[in-house]
Amino acid sequence: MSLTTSESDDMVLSKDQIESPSIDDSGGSAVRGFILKKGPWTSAEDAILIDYVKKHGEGNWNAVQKNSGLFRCGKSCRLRWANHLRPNLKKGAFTQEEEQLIVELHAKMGNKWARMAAHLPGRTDNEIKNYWNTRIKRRQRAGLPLYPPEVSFQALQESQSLNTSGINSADKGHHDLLQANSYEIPDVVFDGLKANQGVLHYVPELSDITTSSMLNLMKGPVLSQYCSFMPPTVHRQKRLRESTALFPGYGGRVKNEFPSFDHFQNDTPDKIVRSFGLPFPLDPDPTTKNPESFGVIQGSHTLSNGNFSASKPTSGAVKLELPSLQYPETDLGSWGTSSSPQPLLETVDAFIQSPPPTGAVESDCPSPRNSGLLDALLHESKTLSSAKNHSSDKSSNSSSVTPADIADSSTPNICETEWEEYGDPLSPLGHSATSLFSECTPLSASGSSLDEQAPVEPFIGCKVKSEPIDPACTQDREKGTTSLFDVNQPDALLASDWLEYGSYIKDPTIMTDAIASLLGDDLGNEYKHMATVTSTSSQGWGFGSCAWNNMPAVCHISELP
DNA sequence: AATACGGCCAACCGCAGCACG
DNA sequence: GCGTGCTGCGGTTGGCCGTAT
Repeated sequence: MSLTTSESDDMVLSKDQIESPSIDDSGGSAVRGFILKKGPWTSAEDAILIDYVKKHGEGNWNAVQKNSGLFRCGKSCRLRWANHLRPNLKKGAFTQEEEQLIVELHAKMGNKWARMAAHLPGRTDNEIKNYWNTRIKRRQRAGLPLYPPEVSFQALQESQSLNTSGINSADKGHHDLLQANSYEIPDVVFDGLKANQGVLHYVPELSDITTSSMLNLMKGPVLSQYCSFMPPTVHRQKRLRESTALFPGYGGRVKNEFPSFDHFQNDTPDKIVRSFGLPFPLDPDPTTKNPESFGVIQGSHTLSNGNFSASKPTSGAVKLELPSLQYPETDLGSWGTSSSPQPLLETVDAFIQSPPPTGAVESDCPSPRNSGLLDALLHESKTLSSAKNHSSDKSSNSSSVTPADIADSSTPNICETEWEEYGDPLSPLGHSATSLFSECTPLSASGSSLDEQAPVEPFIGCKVKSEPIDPACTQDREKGTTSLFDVNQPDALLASDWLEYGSYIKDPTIMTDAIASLLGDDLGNEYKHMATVTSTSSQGWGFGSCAWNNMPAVCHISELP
C-alpha cells in the first residue's frame, strides 16, 4: 500500500533532530537520546532503508538506525523491509489458489502466519493475517463456515487416518501422514503428545487444536472452546478489546492463562474455568455472571479464536482467535484410551453452570449468539431449519426423539440454532462441533445441522446414549471411568469419576430419553450401543462416553417435553 | 449531504526464543 | 549460569476509504 503521509516533511531527521534529547510528542519515542519516528513510512525512508540493505544486507536491523540516519527502530525497519520493500514481494489481492491454500494451511496450522507465509512465496505473514482476519469477519457476517466443507472434511479424514492408525503422541507417524499431504506440520505440534498415559490430562493449547485433537476434544473443555471459536462480532464497536472491555475484572489476568489439565486437577474450579476461557470464576451465584462475559466464551477464539489463539495458550474467553486444527500439545492418545475424562466434565460443568439454561435466559444467551455473526447465522439457520423440517418429518415416526423433534417440542431457540450453524462449519469436525453445540446448548436443537452433517457423524463419536443402568455394559468400560448414575442420588453423582459441581438431575427419565434420542436417530444404530451415560450435572446435562473411541460426550436435555 | 460503519492495510506492541559475551 | 541484545512472531491498533443509512 502506498504511503499516504506527507513525504515532504520527511522523516529523515536532521542531525540536530537526531541528537535532540527532546521527546517527540508526535508519536516518536526517544531511545538513547535519539528520537525514533513512528507511523507511516515515507518514500525517502524507504529509499534509505533499501539502500542500506543493499549495502549491508538484511539483519542487524538496529544498526540501520545507527548507520543510515533513519530514525526508525530496528523492528520497524525489519517490518518495513519484510512487508513492503524486499524483492519478490507479491502485491495485490490474493489469487483464488492462494486463498484456498491459506484456508487449508490455517486449518492445519492455526494462526501460524509466518509458517503459512512460507507456503506462499511473495506473501507476508502480515498480509495473510490481515486477509484471514478480514475473511473471518466476512464469513461471520455471511453466516458461512470458517472452513469450507471440503477443507474440513479433508482435515477430518486425515485425523481419522491418524486415529485409526493408532498413532500416538510419540509417534512421528503424524508427521509423515500430514506431510504426505503436502502440509508441513511443525514438529512442535506433536511434541506434547504422549501416548497412553492412561490419564486424560488436559487440553493444553486449545489454540493449537488439530483436527484429530478436535475430534477427541470436542466433547470436553473444548466444548467451551468451540462454543466460541467463532469470534463474536462486536457490534458497533471497533476494536473492542474483549479482555478488558468484556471482562474488566479479568482483563490481564485471564489472558494467556491456560494451564494444563495437570494443574486443573489440583486447582480450584474457578481457576479451571478461567483456564478454559471462562471469564468468571465458578460462582454459585448466577447473578454474578455477566451475559456478556459468558458470551465471550462463545466468541472467544476460544473460541476466540476462537483461537483461541492458535499460537499461544490463551484464555479463549478473551481472545478472538479461531481454533486451528492443530494437534494440541497434549495427550491425544489419552483421549482415546483415557479412563478419566474428569477434566472435561469439570470444565463442562463449569461452563454449564455459568449461564442458567433457563428459558428466561435464553433470549440472553450468553454465547456467540450475541454477535452480529449470530444474527446472520440465525437467519441462515432459520432458512435451513425450515428446509429441514421436511426431512425431520420423515423421521418423526422414529421411536426416539430427534433433535428436530426436540426443537419442535420446545420454544424455538435462536441461540441453539445459531450454535449449530456455527459449529458445523467451523471445524473440520464439522458435525462434531455441531453436536457439541447442540448438546451443550441449553435449548432445543433444530436438528438441521445434524441432518446435514450426517456423513461426518461417525467420526465424531460424541453422541451419548443413555442406557438403563446396565452393569454389564459399563463394567466393560474403563474401570472407574464410567459410573452408573443414579439421578436420584446426588451423592452418587458427585462421587462419580467425572467430577460434578452440580447436584443431580431432577427427572432421570428425561435424561435417559434425551440422551438416547440423541443417539437413536441422529447417530444411527451403528453407535447406538456404544455409548453410555456416565453422569449428569445439576442443570440437565448428561455426560458419557463412547465405547468405540472412548470419547467423552455431553448433551443437554433440559428442554425436553 | 452528513454520519456511521465496516473493510482493508500498515504499523506498532509485547512476548518468546536464541545467540552471545 | 546469567544478563543483554537481536530477531521473529502473533496480536492489536490506527487511519484511510468506500459504502450504507
